[in-house]
Amino acid sequence: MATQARGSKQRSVRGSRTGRPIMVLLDLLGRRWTLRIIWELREATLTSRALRTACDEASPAIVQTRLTELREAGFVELTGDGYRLTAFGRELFQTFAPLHRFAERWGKASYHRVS
Amino acid sequence: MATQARGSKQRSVRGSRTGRPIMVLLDLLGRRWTLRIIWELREATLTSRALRTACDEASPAIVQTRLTELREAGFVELTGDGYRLTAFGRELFQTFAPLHRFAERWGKASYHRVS
DNA sequence: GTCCTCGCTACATTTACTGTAGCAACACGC
DNA sequence: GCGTGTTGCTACAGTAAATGTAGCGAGGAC
Repeated sequence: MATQARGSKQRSVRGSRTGRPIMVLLDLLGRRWTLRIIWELREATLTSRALRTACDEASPAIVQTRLTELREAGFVELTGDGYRLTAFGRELFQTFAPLHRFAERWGKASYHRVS
Repeated sequence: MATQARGSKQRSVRGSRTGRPIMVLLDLLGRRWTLRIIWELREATLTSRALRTACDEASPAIVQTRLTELREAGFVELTGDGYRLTAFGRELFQTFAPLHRFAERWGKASYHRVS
């Protein structure tokens, strides 16, 4: 037990007591690794381990937690080949895909003395 | 001291040891309240307290931390009237603005038994 | 002066995440 | 059958981040 354990409990999500979808979504996406996972799955089906590797060797516990959340939300599904985005998930990715080009411009223009 | 205090230290950001702008950005946005704050500032200048209220009375400590990060990243600025998005910040918001309509559809279609 | 709001901080408690280890289940041969 | 390697997934101690409450100094109104 655990696959479902985390699911049914506190589904009212953190910063979104209103229940408005946009708030629920912003909250969901504002969790560590969520955006990154969607990003890494953008055009590949990855096994859980490949996904971990893609995500800078993130802890399996958290990757698993995020995957469960994303599956419950209907953005990700597990197939025989590994995890991949659902139609909804791909659509979600599309909505922030322009972020990539923005990030490039931002990285050049602004800040970034990273360390 | 403090306004800058948190700044210079561990600027190498969590899930982004690569330094690629997109990763840095995904990591920055993947922190609690970051997306929400940008969202709430999307078309209003808010004082720190108004912002807190808008964000479900989030803790001032974390709002302040996020604001500092967002200011360092060049997405938010503090004016006489309060906090507001910079040109860069507005641009960033634009890139995920479609999220709103997506969220509505998602909220209807998928999951959401929130409790 | 008092009163109120501003941006911002301190600190103890709670929650989330990390890192390492390891599970059962299934497939490879052999 | 055996061991070896993969899969998805879990346990748990340690650490880092977020919450909630309180309160600071500075400025404006009265």
